[in-house]
Amino acid sequence: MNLLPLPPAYYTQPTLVLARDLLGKTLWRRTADGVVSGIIVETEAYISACDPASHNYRRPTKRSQTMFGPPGHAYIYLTYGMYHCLNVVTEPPGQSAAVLIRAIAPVAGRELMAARCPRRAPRDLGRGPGRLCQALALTIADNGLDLTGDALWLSHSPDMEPLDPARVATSTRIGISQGLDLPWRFFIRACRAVSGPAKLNRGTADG
DNA sequence: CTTGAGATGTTCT
DNA sequence: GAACATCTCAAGA
Repeated sequence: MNLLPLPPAYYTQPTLVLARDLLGKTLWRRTADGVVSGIIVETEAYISACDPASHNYRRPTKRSQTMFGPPGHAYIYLTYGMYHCLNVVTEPPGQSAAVLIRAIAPVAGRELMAARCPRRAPRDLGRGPGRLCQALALTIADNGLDLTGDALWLSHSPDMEPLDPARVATSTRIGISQGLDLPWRFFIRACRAVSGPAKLNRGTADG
């Protein structure tokens, strides 16, 4: 099995290319409690230079400095005062862009994830950016983690059949009030682990 | 399946 | 003060 972290060069791909390519990859998380993993089924791209919904669009903020850093690191922030969101930083240092990981289909360590989310249905453990971070025990304390390290990393998914490009769909993004026209959400069609309203999840068939 | 209200703390106007 | 890359719960179709 090839469970080693994807190399730094992987994260130098353009943000929109990476947002799509991350679908079907496996996300791993190691803490003192053990290792958990899941297959990425839903992402969103945020590119500050041209995207009014992106952090750092108006001006750089302290919260989102990590987005200016090197690609292949985690940008994690607190949202709505209660939940966390995990992003993969993209683009060369000095540029601000990232891919929000919105949902995973849990694979390894499902018991540990369930223990972290007491009243949650097993089906919903990785469904949504806030729930995903809770299942993976990610907080702002983990902001900036190197995704080629051994606490949080990505790998190929050798036990999964190659993702059929026809199963990749796009839509507008969720939970924003600006940049509503940009089709920068990517997800796997007909996947129960994908978040968002069913209506949006029909998506656009563009491979 | 859907809708709507409330929780909660940092960032922005 | 208002907005915010969210979620839970309750109630209705």
